[in-house]
Amino acid sequence: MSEAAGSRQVSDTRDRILDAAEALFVEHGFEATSMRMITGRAAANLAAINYHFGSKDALIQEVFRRRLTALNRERLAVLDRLEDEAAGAPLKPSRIVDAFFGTALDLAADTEHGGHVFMRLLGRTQTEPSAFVRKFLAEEYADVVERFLGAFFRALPDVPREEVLWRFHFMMGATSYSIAGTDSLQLFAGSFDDADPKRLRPRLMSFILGGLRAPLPAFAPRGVGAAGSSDD
Amino acid sequence: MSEAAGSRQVSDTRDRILDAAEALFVEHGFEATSMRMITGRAAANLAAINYHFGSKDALIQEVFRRRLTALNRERLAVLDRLEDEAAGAPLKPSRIVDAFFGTALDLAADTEHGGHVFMRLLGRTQTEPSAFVRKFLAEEYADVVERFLGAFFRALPDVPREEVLWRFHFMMGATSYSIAGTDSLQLFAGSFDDADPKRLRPRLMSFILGGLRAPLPAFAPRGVGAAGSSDD
DNA sequence: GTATGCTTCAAACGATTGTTTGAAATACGG
DNA sequence: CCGTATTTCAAACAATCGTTTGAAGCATAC
Repeated sequence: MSEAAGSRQVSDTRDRILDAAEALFVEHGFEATSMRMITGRAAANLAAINYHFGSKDALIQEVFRRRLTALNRERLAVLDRLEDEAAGAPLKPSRIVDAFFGTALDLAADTEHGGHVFMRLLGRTQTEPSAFVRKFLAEEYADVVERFLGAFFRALPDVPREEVLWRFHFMMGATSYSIAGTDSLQLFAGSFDDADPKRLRPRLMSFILGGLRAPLPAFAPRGVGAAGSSDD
Repeated sequence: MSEAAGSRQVSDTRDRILDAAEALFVEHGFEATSMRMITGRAAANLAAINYHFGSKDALIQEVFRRRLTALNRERLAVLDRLEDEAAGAPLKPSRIVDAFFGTALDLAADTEHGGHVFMRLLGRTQTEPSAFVRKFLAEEYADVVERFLGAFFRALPDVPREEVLWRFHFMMGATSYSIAGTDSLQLFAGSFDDADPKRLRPRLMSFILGGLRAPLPAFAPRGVGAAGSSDD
């Protein structure tokens, strides 16, 4: 269905470069990955990157774009479907969380088409400061974040928006870190033999849902807050 | 009390280089920060880095070491005090969480002595792949992580250790991300005017405690799990 | 005052960086 | 089969990288 449609073969070299760059960026980062390393791994000529993409920075953007737009499109599609089914009623927070982070975890569990590699790159880059990458990611995320924040606001009308914002932030942190760090920073040596991505999903979901539903911090105006004691 | 004790002045240049490097690493990352940028900002000669530290990699390690050992020492001191007070009884999980992440947040809130800058660097580097930095951090964290994991295991005897391990991982992710990303990746444009670090602490604590206390994921053997429904 | 050890300095080192060039090779439409 | 794009190639470009060098500066001790 995908490889038989070609009216023209859009340069196999281009895709090989993207795959090689993706993998090397995960291993060494952007700056530490040279164009010679990429073209070497892709079995392409050094000049091929500038020919196909224009510059190294443009290549970096394309590495993100080709997968991130697909991921965010799926996120929006799932959210659309949820809102259709709800027919105007506010969504359950757990459904919204699943639509946003579950899709990411599914992609992270895909080891066949390189989704795993990419998600590790994305998770790591989320906290990366490089100016133009930051700007690019912000643009790429803008629509999706706006939609999901709106859904959260409607689903949690009693929680101050600022609080929802922060908790969304925290959820992104836990997710990014667990995807990016699964086998990079081995702080807990020898204990992650059970790093099966299929098991990561329910584990992380329990955690971030627990965080989302936690009683509000003391200084905030009370609104939700199920459990009382903040001292155990 | 600190500047008057000097039996010998240990080269003011050395500290200026460390401060400059710390700040530049946060802004641009390790690879993208050149030695000329560092010495330029520190008002030092280019050769000063190799003279005082030996190499750029050694400088990077020293930037982490001088603050991280202090942080981890304080973490262990707080934990020691808690265990002394408990006199053999298991600690409250919230106390352990506070001993580990609260100390980090306090350092992140310190804008006077550069703790804020450093914690942003640390949070970002936690997911950084560079081989020797990873190895260095793993060694630097080994003792502290072992102690705190042991404390968690004793405090949560009914929770499978593997589950505790993962949730510690998730807590680190949420913390690192919220510290490093507060003003770097602005996914939620214009909404973080209230990025007061003093308010970050109770917010984050509520979240990660909620995650730690969340009901265990479905596949895991039941053990704790306060709230029942995993579907709202 | 002279000698000694630590620090700073300008200059240069070879290596590697991203990018450009112009010709050779290949594929495609007539 | 020819002519025209498209893609690949080896080679070189200037710029910047981390590091080294040897002399100059400077303090302290004899």
